[in-house]
Amino acid sequence: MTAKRAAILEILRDGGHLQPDEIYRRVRERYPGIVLATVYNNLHALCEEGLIRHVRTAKGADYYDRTPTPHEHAICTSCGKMLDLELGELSGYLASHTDLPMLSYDFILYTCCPECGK
Amino acid sequence: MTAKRAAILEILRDGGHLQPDEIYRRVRERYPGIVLATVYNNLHALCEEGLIRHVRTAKGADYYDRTPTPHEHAICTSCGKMLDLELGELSGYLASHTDLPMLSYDFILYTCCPECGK
DNA sequence: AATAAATTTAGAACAATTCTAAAAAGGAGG
DNA sequence: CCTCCTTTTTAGAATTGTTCTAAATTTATT
Repeated sequence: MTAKRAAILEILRDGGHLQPDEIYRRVRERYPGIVLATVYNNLHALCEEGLIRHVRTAKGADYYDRTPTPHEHAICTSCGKMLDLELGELSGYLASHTDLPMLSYDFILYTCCPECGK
Repeated sequence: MTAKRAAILEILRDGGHLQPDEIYRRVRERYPGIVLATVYNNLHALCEEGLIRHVRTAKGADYYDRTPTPHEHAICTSCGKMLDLELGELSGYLASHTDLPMLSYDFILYTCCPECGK
C-alpha cells in the first residue's frame, strides 16, 4: 500500500462512488504530478485486494465504489451521481426466472435523485 | 428506406442480435464500398423508426436487436452470443423494491449458452 | 549496499463511437 | 427531364475511456 494508493482509497471512501477522472482530479490536489495511468493501476489493485468495487456502466465512464460487497446501483440522469440500491433478493428473482447459468450480471437503474427533484 | 438501410435491417432480422462490426462485415458482402459510419447512421435511423432496438453493454461493443419490444438479455461469456430472456415482471419487482423513479434500466446477464456447454 | 520486486511515469495504442464537411443520391414539383 | 431541396453516404478526423509498453523510479528484502 503506497502513499498514492492510500490516497486514492481515502478519496473513494470519502466520495462513495466516483469515476476515474474525478478521482484523478482530487488526487492531484495532493500529488500534482500523478498520472492518470497510476490512478487506473491503483484502482485495479484495490479491486483485486477486495477493498473497492468496479461498477461498469453501458454509457460513459465506469464508477468505483467504496463498498466492495455486491449490491445494485442507480445513476441520476440529471447529475450523474451513483446511488446504492437495496433490491432484496434480485439474484433469487432472476434465478427463478431463467434456466441459464447465472455467472454474473450488470444492472443499472436510471433515475432522478432526490436532490435533483422531480 | 434506402437499399443499404434495408440490407442492414435484413441482416439484423436474419442474425437476431448483432454488433456493428459484424453487421458491417456482412453488409460489405453486398455493398463492398460501404463505410462503417453508414452502418451506424442506419442503425440509429432504424432505432428511431422503432424497427430495431439498441442494447448497450458495459463491456465491449453494443448489440442491435431485431426485436424492438422491451425485454432483457443474456450474453454468453464464451462465444459472445446474445440471448433473449423472459424475466417476467422484472420491472414490477424493481418498482416494488425502490422508491426512486424508474426512468429506465440496463440489465445484462452473463451466462454460458447451451451450445457452449457447461 | 546490492538485488529483486513493485510502482510510477510518459506517451503511444486501442476500441467503439461520433462528428464534420463535402460529395452523391433521392424525391417532388414544374 | 431539369431544378431545388432534403437525405444519405463517404472519408477521415476527433473523441472518450481505458489499456499497454518500456523505461525510470521507488520500495522492500537479504
